[in-house]
Amino acid sequence: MPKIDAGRIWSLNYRLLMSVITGVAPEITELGLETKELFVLAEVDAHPHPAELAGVLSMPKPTVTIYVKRLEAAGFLRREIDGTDLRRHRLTLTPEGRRTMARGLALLAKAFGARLARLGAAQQSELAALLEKLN
Amino acid sequence: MPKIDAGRIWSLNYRLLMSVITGVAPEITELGLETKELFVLAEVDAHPHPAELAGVLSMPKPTVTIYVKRLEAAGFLRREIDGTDLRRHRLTLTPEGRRTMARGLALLAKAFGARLARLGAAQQSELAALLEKLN
DNA sequence: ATGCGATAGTTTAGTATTAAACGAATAAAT
DNA sequence: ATTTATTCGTTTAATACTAAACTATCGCAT
Repeated sequence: MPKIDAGRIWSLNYRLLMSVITGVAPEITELGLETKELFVLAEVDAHPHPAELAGVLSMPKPTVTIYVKRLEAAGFLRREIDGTDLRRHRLTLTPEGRRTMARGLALLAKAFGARLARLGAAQQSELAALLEKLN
Repeated sequence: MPKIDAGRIWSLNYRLLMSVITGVAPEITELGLETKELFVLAEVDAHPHPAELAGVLSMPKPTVTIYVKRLEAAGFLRREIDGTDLRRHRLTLTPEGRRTMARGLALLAKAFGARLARLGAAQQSELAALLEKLN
């Protein structure tokens, strides 16, 4: 079994992601949302309740509250009380929210894709499969 | 050739890193520093000047100023003016700073290693190689 | 050698984020 | 049915972070 330095892998990965996100941030801002708001938007379909979003995105609940309010004010999502549990709010993307989300993710994919291009197609598949397992 | 979705790879990766960092944050805090301060500490050897640190870590210069001041106050690093360029500050880890950094990185490596354990040894090497190429 | 643009690090002032505590609703146990 | 514990989303109060502007120094061109 080869000696893998988990700390090193982590650090490489962290710097990679941060430099990508820093690079696209200005373009994403032009869409009318912040990068972290985009992350929220991107998870609404899979996790329509704020508490779930907080868990999945590793962010505190008050932070989600704020982002959701801003996204609602911007017309990107709607908020309604869940009939089956009056504590919960069910979130749904508006058509414009969906469109903006797609644009934002495309910008991200483009920027990250530029890095990914250093790998061959087979290697990209391999990476995707490995990360899939780790999640 | 499969169609690779760069946005999806990015998102998987981002969530993985965030959940790992959120998980170890409490333990790192017990060492007397915050996670981002640990990142700074970990790069001081390779990048002894604040401006370089800001670039490598994708954080604004004022943020580095604050972290460096805190790390200095905590006794983890020393700051001296660079004789060859009076604008620059050369940073050096104190023995305690080095020890604390090692402990913090070990915590991180352990937490990430727990995820990595889902992969076989060969796959871990493969992941390391792929990320290495991306940096 | 002097001016001028660029760079290093900091300060200031404002925004972003979060921890702690809250009210409302649910769930579980009796 | 009532108590007790838990969860949901929010508010409040405080801290963390950053953009813009500043000082000091450098480097290069004239």
